[in-house]
Amino acid sequence: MGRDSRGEQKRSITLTDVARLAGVSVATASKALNGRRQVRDETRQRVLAAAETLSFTPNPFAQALNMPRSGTVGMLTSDLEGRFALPIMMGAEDAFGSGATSVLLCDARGDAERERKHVEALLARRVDGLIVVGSRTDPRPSLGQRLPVPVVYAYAPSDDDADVSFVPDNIRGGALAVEHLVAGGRRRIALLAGDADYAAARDRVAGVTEALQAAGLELVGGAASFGPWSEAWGRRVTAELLDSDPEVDAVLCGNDQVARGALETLRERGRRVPEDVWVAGFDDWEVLTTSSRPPLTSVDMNLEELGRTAARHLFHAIDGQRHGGIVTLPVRLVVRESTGGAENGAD
Amino acid sequence: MGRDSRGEQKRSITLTDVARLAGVSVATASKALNGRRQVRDETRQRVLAAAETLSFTPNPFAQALNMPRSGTVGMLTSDLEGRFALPIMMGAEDAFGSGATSVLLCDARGDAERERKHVEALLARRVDGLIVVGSRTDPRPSLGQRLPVPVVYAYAPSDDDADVSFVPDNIRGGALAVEHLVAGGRRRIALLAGDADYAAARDRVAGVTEALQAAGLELVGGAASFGPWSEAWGRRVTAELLDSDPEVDAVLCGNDQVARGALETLRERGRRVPEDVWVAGFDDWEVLTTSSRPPLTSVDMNLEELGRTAARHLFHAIDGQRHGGIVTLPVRLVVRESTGGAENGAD
DNA sequence: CTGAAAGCGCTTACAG
DNA sequence: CTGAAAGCGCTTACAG
Repeated sequence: MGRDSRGEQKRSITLTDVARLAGVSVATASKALNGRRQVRDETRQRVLAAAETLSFTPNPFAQALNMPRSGTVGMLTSDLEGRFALPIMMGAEDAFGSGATSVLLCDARGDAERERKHVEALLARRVDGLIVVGSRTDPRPSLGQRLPVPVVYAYAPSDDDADVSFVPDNIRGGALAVEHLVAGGRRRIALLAGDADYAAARDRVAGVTEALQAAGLELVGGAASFGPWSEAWGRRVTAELLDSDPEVDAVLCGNDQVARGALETLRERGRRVPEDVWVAGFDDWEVLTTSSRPPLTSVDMNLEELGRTAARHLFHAIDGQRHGGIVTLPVRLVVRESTGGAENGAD
Repeated sequence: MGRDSRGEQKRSITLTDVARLAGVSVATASKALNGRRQVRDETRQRVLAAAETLSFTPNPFAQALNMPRSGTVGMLTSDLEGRFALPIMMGAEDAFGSGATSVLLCDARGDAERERKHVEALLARRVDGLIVVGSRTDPRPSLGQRLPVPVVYAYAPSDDDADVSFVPDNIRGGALAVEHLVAGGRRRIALLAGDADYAAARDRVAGVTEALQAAGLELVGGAASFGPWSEAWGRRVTAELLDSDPEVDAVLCGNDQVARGALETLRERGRRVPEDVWVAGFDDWEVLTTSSRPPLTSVDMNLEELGRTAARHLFHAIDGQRHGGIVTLPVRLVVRESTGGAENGAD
């Protein structure tokens, strides 16, 4: 009964074993185990007991051969390195993880050809759906509408309206930050927006602008500054800002790295944060926000929840409901000392 | 844009379809496709062509039902948040990814019970092997020897010698750093080791101590300092160090966050880096090392390669070879300006 | 309620 | 070299 003796594989327990022990046919055993109602209760108990004592685990391949679902979804990421993909993956994994669905992980390394291959491989494995996780909020090429399974896009939206995408609400994030600054009495607000090539940067600027107008204010210098997402740029542009607009009383930065740079320069120039100037960033990257002097207020993108939402949507799409479009998900402001501290309660 | 109405494929292409088109039996088709040698070459070509035109993809479940391998491995991580797990996963995914093996991802969130459940679920899915990725180099509980598939541990080693574990060589890392400092003429070296509760911290101290002895030197202050892995601690303990040992000419830090703190305090105290004092860290976390003033020399743990190695080992273990023990993998020093810059060529 | 039988799509001895 | 047949482990009409 054994296989090749090299592997010394113990034959695993099959439904036949369970049926034999319970004294029923495999058909009945199957029904009992799957909760079909055409089984006498006493019989079902007997089968369940038998399965229990034998530690029976149904062979998923045999099951899949008879059922429409494989119980796996593919997660396609373009950059595992990127820190944005991670929390999203956590959320998605979390939403599936505990259930009967498993996540097949693929990293395309930002290479389109590699991505194509991975999609093919995932489909060959008969995944029930695909979740595509990107590293920036700019639209990415759609996988197309001809795939045999539903697809959702997380963080990086598809460029095709027919697809469903989930992205953080960067516009609202910009507005949230401004409202907080204004509520704290700030009137001369500068915006160090980051890299204009990123939709995230532009969206945040849009939200900031809106909220400022609503408050009857204008940006210091008349417009946002754009530059690399780095501490170095944050330091440099903040120095320029202090020269050109020494009266500035708040510096809002496009991400936490820029904000770290701003904090450093302000400190070196003798400006006290938050007494003289308030500073805030975006992304709420803890390693940066909690250790700065002072700790940094930041807009958190709620990425884990975004991943969870995307996964849940995929679930429903698998069950037949589909609709397209980009869904923006709420973000939240995390207030720390750089804008007066948590007791200053915003939002 | 004409719509192709033939795309209504309910039933997917099976081997039977291929066989029919090629005018052979499914048995022959199977052999041809699988490279069995008992097939006439002309026949094989015909089958391959048929498969090609039909875009045939073998059903993996049917295949798995007949073969000893499922073609999937489980990756069990205790914390997707942790930045160490990520590059390791990338490496592992990379080693498998392109091949016929897929990675099933599970995150146990550091919860033992959850981990147990995930292992069970992965085994139920008939994974061919398990790769357990931890977030610190301290030993973790073994999954035990009773699992039906091979297991390898990455970063966090198993506490059971019978298991195979891959960890970065922190001892050698400590030595590497010291050798570099000494080669640069440093004689009064301080060690801000980080959290003594971590094996990584203690191992690095051990390597540092060894290398110092070899050079006939001693640590400034006679011993390493221990504290939290934070910039704040790095700042504080560096201030103390400058008070107690103003002659210090190198500060080696247990990780990059501590090193960032050290750099800041040195700068504020008017010490020039690297002219007066050299500074180096561990982990080579780019967001921290490349944007500091000056950019920070750091020992890189080569985590992606570690993940790749672990995955490859699992491959071989699946093929039957097994042996236990903890394997330490090489790390490397990345020299930046904080120790004189790359041209100062160390290692 | 229960079970014999067909079948999911593929592979592999085993005869031709 | 090729194919008929058995079988992998399970599910589901379909008869009892």
